[in-house]
Amino acid sequence: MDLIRIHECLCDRTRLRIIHLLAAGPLCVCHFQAVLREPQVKVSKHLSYLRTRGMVVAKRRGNWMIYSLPPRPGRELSAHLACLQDCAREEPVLRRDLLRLARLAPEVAGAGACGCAVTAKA
Amino acid sequence: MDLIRIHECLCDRTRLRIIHLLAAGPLCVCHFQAVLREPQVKVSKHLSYLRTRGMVVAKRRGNWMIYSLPPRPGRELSAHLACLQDCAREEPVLRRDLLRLARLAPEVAGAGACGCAVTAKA
DNA sequence: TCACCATATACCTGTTGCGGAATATACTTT
DNA sequence: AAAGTATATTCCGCAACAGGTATATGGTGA
Repeated sequence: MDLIRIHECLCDRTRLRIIHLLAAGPLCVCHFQAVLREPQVKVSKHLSYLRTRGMVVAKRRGNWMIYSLPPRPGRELSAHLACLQDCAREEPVLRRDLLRLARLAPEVAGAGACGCAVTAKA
Repeated sequence: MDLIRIHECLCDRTRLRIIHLLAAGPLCVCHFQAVLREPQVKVSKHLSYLRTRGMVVAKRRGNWMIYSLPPRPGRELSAHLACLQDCAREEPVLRRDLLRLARLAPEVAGAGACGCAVTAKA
């Protein structure tokens, strides 16, 4: 049952935040670090966990790895992502993450470009 | 975040099947055993797991323990239960469980009454 | 009271997962 | 080639969990 794999991916706080952020668009590891305020190892390992289970895809762009949700997620995954979006409105941590993400673009623009979507906006 | 607790409860195969069955109505442990075809310890321990996390409630009726979903589940839980219902249509294991549940009532009626909803139907 | 039934808990074992420290890899720039 | 940057992996210890065996608990009926 694929459902179990989905829930395994979402049953950790860091991974839940990662997936939620990805629903807003692709992101590179350094921006996950900045928004989540978690060390690089932790972020990278959870991304690896998600990747091996097909919950995210990654592509390299220079030094950076850009992570995204699967381009064509299956029915079950889509349903759960929608459910997450629905519930996220009332989760302070997730809302705060989105705020931090929005405030990230200007900072990053000053600091020098990494390859991902946030930088592209600036 | 309560979301995590929900996903923790759903990330195990046996627990997922239990929750799915409960969406069809209250059930006692012996019927879980019959439908899931899993040993009593296993069923009982997963029910205990779910109970301590508020995913199910239990009441005693004679020798039997009747488990149900919470009478007034929170918004997040409701959303995820609905999502599960949606996905369950395409999960053979879950569909099979429902079939077994439906076929259970007659058997049980012959075997002698336990206190739960299945028996009541017979 | 005693036997009996349904269910729960304690104990043990193997596995998985999380987090951190250190190190390795991949790519870029000089 | 060498140094630097971003990311991944390895190794470790620890806690949680899943499954099983054996036993305990709570309730019923003789």
